[in-house]
Amino acid sequence: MESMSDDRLSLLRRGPRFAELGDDELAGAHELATERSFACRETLFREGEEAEEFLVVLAGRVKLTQLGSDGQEVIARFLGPGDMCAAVAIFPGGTYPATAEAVEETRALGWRREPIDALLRRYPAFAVRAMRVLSERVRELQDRVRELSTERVAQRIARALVRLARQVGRPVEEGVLLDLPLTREDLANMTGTTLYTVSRVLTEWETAGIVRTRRRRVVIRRPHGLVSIAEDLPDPAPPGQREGSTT
Amino acid sequence: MESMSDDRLSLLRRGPRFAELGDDELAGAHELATERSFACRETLFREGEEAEEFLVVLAGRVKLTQLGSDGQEVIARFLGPGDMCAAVAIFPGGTYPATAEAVEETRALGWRREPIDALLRRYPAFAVRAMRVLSERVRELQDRVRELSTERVAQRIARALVRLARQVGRPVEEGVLLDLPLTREDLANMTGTTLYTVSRVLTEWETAGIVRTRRRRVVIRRPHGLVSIAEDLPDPAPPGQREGSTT
DNA sequence: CGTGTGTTTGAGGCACGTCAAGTGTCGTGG
DNA sequence: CCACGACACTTGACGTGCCTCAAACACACG
Repeated sequence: MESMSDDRLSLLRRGPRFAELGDDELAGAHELATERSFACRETLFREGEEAEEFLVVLAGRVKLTQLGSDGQEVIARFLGPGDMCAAVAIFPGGTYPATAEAVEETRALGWRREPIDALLRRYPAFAVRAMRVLSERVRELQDRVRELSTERVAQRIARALVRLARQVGRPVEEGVLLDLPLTREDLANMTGTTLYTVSRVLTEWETAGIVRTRRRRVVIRRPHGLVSIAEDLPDPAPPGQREGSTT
Repeated sequence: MESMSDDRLSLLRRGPRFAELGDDELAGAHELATERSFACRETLFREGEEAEEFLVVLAGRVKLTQLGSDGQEVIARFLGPGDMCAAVAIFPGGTYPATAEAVEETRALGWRREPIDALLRRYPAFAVRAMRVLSERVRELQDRVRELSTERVAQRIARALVRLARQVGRPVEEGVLLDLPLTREDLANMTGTTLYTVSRVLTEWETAGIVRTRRRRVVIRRPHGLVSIAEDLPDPAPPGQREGSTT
């Protein structure tokens, strides 16, 4: 019991989200939570259901999706250890705005409405921290809206990859591995395009040496190349490649 | 001085944002604020500047915009009385995520970081209320992302109009007037398209009797028609129109 | 009464979606 | 351990929704 507590506490602390909370806040918080486990492909909750629990991921990865009017799925974002979701559960009558599905074996901490409400009112720092996280999310979403409104598909895919690299990138010798199972369709659903277009763009980048892909895996070999595409800059000469056909 | 206080207090209370706060919270809050006035077309703050004040609009309308990479503007949303913005000002080092420009004569209340921080920690209800507003904004933005990802231009324009009707719609005899100056370009910047396409769509709807437009003004004559387009439903027969060519 | 800002309309092109086939790869059960 | 089936991915051909550019019009304001 004790060791499990410590385990969860340190996991919570390791995540970026709760680093600023004091020990007592954290202990108070985690005491009121219940831990849940989910198998790969299991859904944590569904869009539209009444929101019961506010969740913080301890381990694993979760895909948050919404359903488009004609049935296609739109990926809101991926969650990893330390990420929170379902903030609406704090308010009575709220419904989950998205569906959450584990894409790996996943563990999470859940708080029901009353405890989390008590927590927020008892530890203002907790609420302020949550506000900060929400503000960041608002900013991210506004960025995404801007991108979808003004940028071409290739730029958006590049941005999605860069974002994923920051979030779940793991350095490997070849470059940066995106450490989650990621299909072309996932990428399409993140950027508002189709899996066909994503496929074409990725093979193009593959021949340019920018990425290396295998089934459900992406390795970014030249991050800067992606950034250039995202920012619509002239292509920086990749190391060891000959150029000379611009005219 | 007293009457001015009362004036602002009641204005604050009238807005949907602060209705849940108690009297002392509200009084405490408004005491720490400073009032500002802005002429039409004056900018309250610019994207990227260091965020100095958290703002609540008392009267008038404000356009929140972001700049796309190649200079075109994307409209995040419009603010009316009771709406808040620049929540980032609460956190040290934050920068405004958008540019705010008054599109009418506007008055607003502003709080600097220290007072608002004190307020949040002193009145947890204030923070919880702010969280709720932020959660709603997150939901709205996710909806917009979904729309931009999956829907055609006409649907998105219809949705934008429906949304505006809810927010700033004023019943007039002809239908519902959108009570703010709104150009085709504004609508384009709200929906990720061009003013040309918006113009074409609107003239089509005008001949169908769904809207009536004048320069910078839009009146929605058949709200249900717009909703049908937004939801991609079969066109409901408008009152007094003949049909019979479906096969 | 002009000048600017908002708006309409047309012609043309392209980026991307759509549909159709096909290849490779993983996991599973015999 | 192999064979099958499902899933992930590729590639081509084709269509089209919307952007782009150019021109002219109309209303509002000084």
